[in-house]
Amino acid sequence: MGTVAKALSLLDLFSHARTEIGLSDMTRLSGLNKATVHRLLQELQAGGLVEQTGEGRAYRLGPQVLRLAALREAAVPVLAASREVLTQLSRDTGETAHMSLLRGDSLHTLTHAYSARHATRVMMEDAERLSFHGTASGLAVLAYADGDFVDRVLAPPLTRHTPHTETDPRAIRAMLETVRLTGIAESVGRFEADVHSHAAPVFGPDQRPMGALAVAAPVSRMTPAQRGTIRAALHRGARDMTRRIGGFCPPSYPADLAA
Amino acid sequence: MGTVAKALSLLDLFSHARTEIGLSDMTRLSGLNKATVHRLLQELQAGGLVEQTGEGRAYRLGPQVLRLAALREAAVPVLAASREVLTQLSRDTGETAHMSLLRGDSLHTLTHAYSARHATRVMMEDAERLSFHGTASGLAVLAYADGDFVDRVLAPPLTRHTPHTETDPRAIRAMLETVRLTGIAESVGRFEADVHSHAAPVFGPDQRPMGALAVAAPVSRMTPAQRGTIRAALHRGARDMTRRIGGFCPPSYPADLAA
DNA sequence: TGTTGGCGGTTCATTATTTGAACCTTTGGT
DNA sequence: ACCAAAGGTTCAAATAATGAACCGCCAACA
Repeated sequence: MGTVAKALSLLDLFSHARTEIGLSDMTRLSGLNKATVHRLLQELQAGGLVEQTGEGRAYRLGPQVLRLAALREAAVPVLAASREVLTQLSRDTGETAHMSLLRGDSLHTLTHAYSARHATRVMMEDAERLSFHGTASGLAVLAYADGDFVDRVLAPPLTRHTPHTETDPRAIRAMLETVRLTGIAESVGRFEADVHSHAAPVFGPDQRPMGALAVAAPVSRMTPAQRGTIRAALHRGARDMTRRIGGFCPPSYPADLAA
Repeated sequence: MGTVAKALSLLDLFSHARTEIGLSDMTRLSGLNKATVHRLLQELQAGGLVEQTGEGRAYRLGPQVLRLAALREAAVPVLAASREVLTQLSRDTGETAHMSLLRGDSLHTLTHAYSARHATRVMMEDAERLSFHGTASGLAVLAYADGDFVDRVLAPPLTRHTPHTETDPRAIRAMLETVRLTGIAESVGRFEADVHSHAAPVFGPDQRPMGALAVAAPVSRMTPAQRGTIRAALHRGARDMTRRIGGFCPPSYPADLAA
């Protein structure tokens, strides 16, 4: 592992649960030497990627990441496009809609939109990591990913998020076949109990999946009619999203929604 | 310069004017060896901070920066706070409002809001670098920064952005005195011709300036009444912003607007 | 109040990684 | 068919990263 990779791996230790990390904690979490971690943090701090909090001396992500994000957005306006598509999608379905993005071998939520129609709704956080085998978004991506990739992420052991999580790779591969028939993946309570999710893949310029658009509803609200509404809106939304970011659906992706 | 610093310096080569950079260009721009640049880019790519475009093989900022930005926002919600304050500010003044953030020794725009009141307005880009001596935002920050910092950024030669740009450090220091009297900095056509800007500093938890809130209007629309409106709204907005991010104004900062 | 343990941070000889001139291959223009 | 410049690779030489031990500080605790 190169020095830069080590430094970047420190950034991955931050999460919603841990927005600030002290030197010793970071040493433990990273498995690196304390002196090394300290030097890396100094360099990251000089680059503005992390900063130290005023009171304690803990480290957190720095202002430079906002600048970089704005520039990324100028190069590839995924976030702006997502926001518009999601707003429409949540309005059309009356449920929470979210967009997730593939980065290397993991899938993370990018942004989300709530609908005001119901008092109860599925709540979301941005930048949350999603499991491939447990979420509709994950399955939607896997269904159109290369074999190598699927092999890697379906390598046991697979986490059992809820009692309904399927963890047998063979059973999951079978689901992917079903997903490919309609272009939409479905998951009922396999990641979070009481959540019924639908997801459709979004493709990049290389015709490979780069993320997924999804709608998450409480299981109690899912009726056949609502299911139809969601699937239709999702299919439209995903194609729109793919188009907006300059991507192309692969030939194998269903052109229209055959229920 | 450490390896990590070199890698991060590559990220700084991206801008709105250059959202994608090829290997050779990056080698030239960075002054590093081509093999070095290539290896650093590979490591940055593995970390998701950059990615290669599908068609050409040029590099651009990667999806990971969006994830990091979301986490930074979870730790310190400056962006969300800015958006709200800016919306209010642009509404109150009928002009373009923007927020800029200090990062190391440079000041960059973070985000902005337009007003719908007038057909003509000052246009903005996010993540743009601002000059300290030429912009109202820069002066607002300098007026409350430490002496060392001021010495560093006012070291000649200072760029002359327009024919009206003041480039004499002594004259600029005199302006800072004036800024400290009211807490608001003003710049007429010193960075962009025909733009009349006002700015007020925003302070962090350590009572030191961490950025500035500003209003930019076409010079043609600036009347004494409008100037009063802007200064009052700006003063309110900046204090609000400081409060929202958990910061504190230093004792020397004027408590109310004494025109 | 003396002791202990954890914290952030530093040192410096050892070691492993980075570096860069030269090279190869591909691409696009003429 | 040729050339120039692009992206990428190689490997001995040079340099930077590493980590065990260390420091001073603070809070908890006996």
